[in-house]
Amino acid sequence: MGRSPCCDKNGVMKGPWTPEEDLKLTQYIQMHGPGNWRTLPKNAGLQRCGKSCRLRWSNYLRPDIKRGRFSFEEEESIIQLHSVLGNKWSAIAARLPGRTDNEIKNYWNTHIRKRLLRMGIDPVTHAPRLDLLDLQICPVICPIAAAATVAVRILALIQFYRRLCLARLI
DNA sequence: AAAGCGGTCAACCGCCAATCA
DNA sequence: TTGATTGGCGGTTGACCGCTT
Repeated sequence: MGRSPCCDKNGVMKGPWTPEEDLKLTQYIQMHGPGNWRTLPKNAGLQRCGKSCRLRWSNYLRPDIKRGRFSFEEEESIIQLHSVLGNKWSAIAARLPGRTDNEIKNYWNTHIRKRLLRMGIDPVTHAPRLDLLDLQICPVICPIAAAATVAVRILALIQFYRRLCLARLI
């Protein structure tokens, strides 16, 4: 016998949450706290899996969640933390108040990862892809990055890229 | 005007570690 | 000690939207 499913699949709603469901979940948690996620849907009158409720609450409905675009400082923090922690999104989120692991993961995969690739930085190892970095490590254009160790070079490239962004050259 | 395409992001899935009985 | 249960995590999916052709 395998592990029992987290919820009875019959009669359990899936897909996007409705405003009514959001309201029910929010009101229930504000009154009782989450308690046991498995029993919460029944108690709150929701036809949802407990897992789905927990995800909806922690990723979207929690009152301390900061919505909207990531600032450049946040983006820089994510890059630096990712270079140390790797794909430990929850650990990264714990260091960015108001941001969820899901949000950071999405932002990484859709924005930062591609940006690093464009910069010639491997998004997994954070090491410069030297085969692609002829322009970036050119001593004339970026003398610090050209001379430094790998770690310092990454930081230098981030600073270099920041200046380019500020100058609207990218 | 509409079909195709790529980007975005909310939500789901499956796995694992911690906890409980 | 062990098997069941629960919560949490990272990876992936798919619906939606805007842009291009």
